[in-house]
Amino acid sequence: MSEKRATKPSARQRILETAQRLFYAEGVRAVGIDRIIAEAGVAKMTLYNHFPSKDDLILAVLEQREVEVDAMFAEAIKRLVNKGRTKLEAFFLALEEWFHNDGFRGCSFINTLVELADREHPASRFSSAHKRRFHELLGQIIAEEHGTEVAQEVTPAIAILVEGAIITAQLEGSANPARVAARASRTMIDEVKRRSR
Amino acid sequence: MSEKRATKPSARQRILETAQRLFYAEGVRAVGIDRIIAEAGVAKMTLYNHFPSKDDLILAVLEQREVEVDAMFAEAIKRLVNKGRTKLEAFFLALEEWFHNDGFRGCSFINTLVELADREHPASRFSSAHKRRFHELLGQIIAEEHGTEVAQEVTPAIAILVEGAIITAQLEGSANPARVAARASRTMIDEVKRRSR
DNA sequence: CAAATAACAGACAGGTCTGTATATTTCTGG
DNA sequence: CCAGAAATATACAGACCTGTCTGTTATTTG
Repeated sequence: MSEKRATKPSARQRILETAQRLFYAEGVRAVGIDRIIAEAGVAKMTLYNHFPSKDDLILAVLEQREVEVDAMFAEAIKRLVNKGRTKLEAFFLALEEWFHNDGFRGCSFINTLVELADREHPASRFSSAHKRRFHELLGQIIAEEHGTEVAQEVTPAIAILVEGAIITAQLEGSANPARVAARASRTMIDEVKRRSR
Repeated sequence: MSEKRATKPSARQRILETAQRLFYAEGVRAVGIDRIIAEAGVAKMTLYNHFPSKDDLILAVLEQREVEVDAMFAEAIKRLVNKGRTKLEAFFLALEEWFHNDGFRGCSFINTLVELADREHPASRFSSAHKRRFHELLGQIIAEEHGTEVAQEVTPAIAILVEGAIITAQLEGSANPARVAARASRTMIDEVKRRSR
C-alpha cells in the first residue's frame, strides 16, 4: 500500500495505463497481451496475477476510464462555469475540448461494446451501465438549469444528440458536431419551454 | 451430392452474403476466412480469386451493403408515404423498423470503422463517404418538405440525431431512440420555422 | 535478518489467423 | 464434344494469439 512517489507507478497501474492507451488507439482486439507487457515494462505473470484474463483487464480499463471521464467533465464544467458559462454550455464545451484531443477516436465504451459484439460480455454490460450513468448526469445538469419537467422531456433527446455528436466527430475527424449538438439542445429546450407556457 | 436447386447463387454472391451476415453479427475481426468459406460452401482459393485479401472482401461487403441500405430506405419510405406519412416521418419509421430487426447490432459502416481503428483503411474511407451520402439523402428529404433554407439549418443536427439514435438503439437494445429522435427532429424544425417567421 | 510476497525473464503449449501452393474435379461456351 | 475457366479439397507456411510453467531476482514486512 505504501507508495513511492519518486519511483515509477506500480506494475498494476502501468499495466492499466498502457492497456488503456493502446486499447483506445487501436482497439481491444488488435492489441495483444505481449504488446501491453512490453510497453508497460512488466512480466507476463505480473499481468496475469493482477488480471486473470484479458477480458478482466478490458473491464478494469473501462472501470478506470469511467473515473477519469467523470473527473474530466467535472473539472471542465467547474472551470467553464467559473468563466460565466451555464452548466449545459460548459458540458458541450467540454465535449468539444475532448474531440480536439490528439488521438481522439470516439468513446472507449462504445468502441469496446462494438468490438466485443456481445452484449452479455461484462465489459459490454459495464459500458451500457456507464452510459446510463452518464446520461443521468446530463439529466441532472438540465434539471438544475431548466427544472425537472423540462429535463424529463428533453434529456433522452439530448443524450442522443451527445452520442451522435461523439460518433460523428469520430467519423468526420472534426470537433464541429459538438457545436451543432449544443445549438440543437438549446433550440429544443427553448421550444419545449415555449410550448409549456 | 450435387443437388440442382433453382440456380443457387454464384460463389461470389454466396461469399458476399455470408461475409456480410457474419461480419455484421460478430465483427470483421472476429470472423475468419475459414469460417466464411465453410458457411458459404466455397473453397478458399475461390474466395481469394474473387477477393485478393480480407480487406478487399470487407470493402466489397460494405459496397454491397450500401446498395441494400438505399433500397431498404427507399422501399420503406415509398410504402409509408403511400400510407399518408410525410417523407421525414417515414424515414424515422424506417429507422425504427430497422432497429426492430432480429439481430440488429447497429450500423455496419460505423462498426467496421470502429473495429478497423484506421481512418486510412479503404473500408473506413468508404464508410465515411457512405455517411456523407446518407446525410445528404436526409437533407434532400428535409428540403423537399420544408425548403432548402430550413434544411440547411437543421440537417446537420438531425443527422447527428439519427447517428445517435442508431448507436443508442444498439447500446440499449431498444428501438425507442428512433421515436425520440423523430420527435426531436420535429421539434427542431418547428422552432427553426417559427424563428424565421 | 529472514521469510513471504511481488515482479521479473523467457520458453512453451495449443490454438488462431491470413494467405499460398498443389492437385483434382466440375462447369461452360464455342 | 472438348478445352479452358472456375471451383473444389487439402495441406502448409509463418505469424500471432492467450494463457501456463519454471525459475530467478527484488522488495516488503514480521
